[in-house]
Amino acid sequence: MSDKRTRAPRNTLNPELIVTTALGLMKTEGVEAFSLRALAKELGVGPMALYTYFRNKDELIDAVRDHLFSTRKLSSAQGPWQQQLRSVATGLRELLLEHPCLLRILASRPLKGPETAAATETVVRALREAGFSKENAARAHTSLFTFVLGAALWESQMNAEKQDPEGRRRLRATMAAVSEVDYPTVVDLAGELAATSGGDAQFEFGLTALIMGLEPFTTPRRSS
Amino acid sequence: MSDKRTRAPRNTLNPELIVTTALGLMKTEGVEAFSLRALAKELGVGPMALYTYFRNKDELIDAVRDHLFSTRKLSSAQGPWQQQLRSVATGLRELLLEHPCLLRILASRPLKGPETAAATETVVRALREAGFSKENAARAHTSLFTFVLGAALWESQMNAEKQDPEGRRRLRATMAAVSEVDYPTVVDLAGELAATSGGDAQFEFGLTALIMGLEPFTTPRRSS
DNA sequence: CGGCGTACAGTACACCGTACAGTAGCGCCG
DNA sequence: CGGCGCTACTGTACGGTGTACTGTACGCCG
Repeated sequence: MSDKRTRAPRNTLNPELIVTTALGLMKTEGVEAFSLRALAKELGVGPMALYTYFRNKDELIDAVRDHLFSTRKLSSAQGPWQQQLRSVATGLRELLLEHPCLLRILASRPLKGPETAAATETVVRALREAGFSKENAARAHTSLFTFVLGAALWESQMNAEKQDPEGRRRLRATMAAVSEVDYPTVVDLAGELAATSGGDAQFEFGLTALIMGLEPFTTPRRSS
Repeated sequence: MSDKRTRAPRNTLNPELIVTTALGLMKTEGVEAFSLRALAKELGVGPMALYTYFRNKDELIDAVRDHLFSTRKLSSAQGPWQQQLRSVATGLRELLLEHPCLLRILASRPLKGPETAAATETVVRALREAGFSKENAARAHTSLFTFVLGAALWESQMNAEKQDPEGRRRLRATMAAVSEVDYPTVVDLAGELAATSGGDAQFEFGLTALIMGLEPFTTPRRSS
């Protein structure tokens, strides 16, 4: 990294190395601070060298996204359909929280790509076997996915905010700015609202509610 | 917008004008393309003039967010608690879909600020009156909010993708890349999954499920 | 009418993504 | 084994960004 005077050897780079290094950089510096130039420097290479493997920055970021999804198997669920949905949902949430950059990538990009097909298959098959119609199965799947996305996004942001003192100060200031006479219930629940802005219990609560709300769509053909 | 050769008169600028012009620019050019320089040009002013009213770009964007939340009243709900939650949730979704830039702002920023306190008050009070404990009310509120956030985010992205032909091509390519032998159910439901990636019906489905799943918490004393 | 505070302008810097052109090392063929 | 071509890398450059610092002239108040 230090010696930039010598030309880098012929095959120092490959897509996988670039992607993993990019991921490391995103984790340490943050997604928004990530730049091709910083990545190139980290690899001991000129910025333009990256364009041998990726047409542009967006394509590289897509590759990072695909790489992250490929690292974790989200589809090894079994048992009753509720449990399968829970398993996929919690797995996805864990992945998203473990890699906040992935969350930012998904939030600024329209597609999640085919690498999540396995997870979708698990969810949708469980629903179909439980008696959901095609349409309801698709709808339930999308509802579940968007719920996990929103919950993880919010939780991740709150975690990030709580990490530095400046953020905590802002949080407190925001809460203090809420008028007690106009919004007495909010003030009364201030502690609970702050406490439930993240965490496993909060996620479990919403996930359980959502899945329970899906139960009426099963066909009562089960004889138990 | 007009002649840039003459110095702009003394009080051409004010925070409100800046914010609304910025909002217009975001709507026409997109949030990520929005820049202080473009905004200044639109206002017929040098880029640095904006710094008289906002310390930096982030602060301006926060002001845009607050402005958008202030334009719509999300809290005029009445009736049973389920209906009140629906009302607030659909109102929030409409606001987010109407202003995709707001979605992008929320997705890249940790706080939603005190301007949503009215909506929170409505939701939380309805839940409390329905018999939710403090903790469960807070959790239900956060679940509802994150669900709406995720659903609107995903829907907005899908809408954007479906607008240009290039995006539609990518969507089709993604679907075609799913292996039929590995993921038969996904392929079988391809049409439904594509159809339910947005729209009022999809949102209503998930919202209804979530709210139904909250009903067991209404009685203050319930045995787990 | 004169001075002053401040709302604007101008210049400059560091950084970004990336287009385009050049160069040097590796692998292959003679 | 020698030379050559392909291509992985380098260098330079352009137009863009946010914003720090400095200058300037306008409108208000004494």
